[in-house]
Amino acid sequence: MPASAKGGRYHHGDLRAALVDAAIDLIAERGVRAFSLAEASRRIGVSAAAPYRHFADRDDLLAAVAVRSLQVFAAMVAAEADDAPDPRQQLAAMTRAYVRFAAQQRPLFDALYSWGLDKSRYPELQRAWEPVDAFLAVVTEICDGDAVAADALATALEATAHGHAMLLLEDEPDGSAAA
Amino acid sequence: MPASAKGGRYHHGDLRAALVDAAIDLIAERGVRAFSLAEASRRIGVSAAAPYRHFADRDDLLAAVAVRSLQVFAAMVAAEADDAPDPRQQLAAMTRAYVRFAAQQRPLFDALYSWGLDKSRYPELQRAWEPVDAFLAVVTEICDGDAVAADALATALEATAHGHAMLLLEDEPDGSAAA
DNA sequence: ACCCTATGTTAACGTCTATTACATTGTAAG
DNA sequence: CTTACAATGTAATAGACGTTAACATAGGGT
Repeated sequence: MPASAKGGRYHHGDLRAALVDAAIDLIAERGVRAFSLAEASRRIGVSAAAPYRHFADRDDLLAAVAVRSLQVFAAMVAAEADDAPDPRQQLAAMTRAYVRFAAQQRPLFDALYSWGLDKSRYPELQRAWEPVDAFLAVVTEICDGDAVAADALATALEATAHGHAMLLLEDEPDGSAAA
Repeated sequence: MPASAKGGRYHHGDLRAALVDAAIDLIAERGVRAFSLAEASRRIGVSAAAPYRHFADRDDLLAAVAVRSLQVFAAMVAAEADDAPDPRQQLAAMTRAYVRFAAQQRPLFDALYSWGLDKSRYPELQRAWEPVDAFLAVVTEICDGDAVAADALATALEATAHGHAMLLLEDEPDGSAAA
């Protein structure tokens, strides 16, 4: 009978989304390393076994967080790129967005690169990358047909943006920037 | 009386180094996420409490692995840079070494960037970075006095190298390349 | 009204980190 | 040589976590 003392509803309503939210909060506060399914459940007010109705295991929840991250990321890139008049400036805007995302949404950024998730095991995650990759189509436009040059430019760009982002974050303990 | 059945020596001799070795092996095999002090101890043949005579906690051992990684890294950079005749080619050689280290010694490379260790809490780790940073002094030589330009170039270089390394490793599950 | 499925709960197991009290060894001073 | 001490290892234990299994409840469709 004691559901959780409070509102007391036996069913949560949307536990899956609540878990992803709680995970992001916890990770932002204390880093991924300290994150536990148990504490997320506790904070929401459900039992430790409840998450397993929605996620296969702990990593599966982290993958869901990564998917959420990619949505935010894609939105930031889109917002920044929409104002740019020509492809070159679009590319510059997207690069800015990349670094800004890393700085402003660090826990989400870490979700994409620092958790070592086996992407091949999470089709959702793989699909979530597509809209981001699509933005790089701008590169081929700039290189106007030369596929080799386009690939080289895309690689160099992403490498530079990513490298700068990492340098920017380096030395910051872990749970620093949020919201 | 049963020390560990085998050679039966109660004292190991150099447990600290053995633990670091075992940690590197285990991490190479199954990734950091799967690494545990308990299994490392088991593999060496000591009790689970033994590591605590040499390391404050799990992270402390991981920091020791990171220090070891930096030594290997510095050696690779030095080996590659020594053949270069002038500062510009030295810089190019160092950049190559950076990416090569990431590719050939992935678990060690991850130790430096993907474990989220709080560097400020590990003075040894901080000191271990110094020889690596020292190589970047070449940059100031190239820029010949212009401190601002030197800083900009160094940042751009490291960013590019690091970014390329990350791109190279991306999508590889985790326990792939070893020794 | 009734059953079925989705979603939670409790209880349990095994593993992990970490601490505490105790055992063993090497070593150095008397 | 022996005796005391510091270093190093063990066993036992506590508490957290991940995960599973068996059971409970809510809500929707027939």
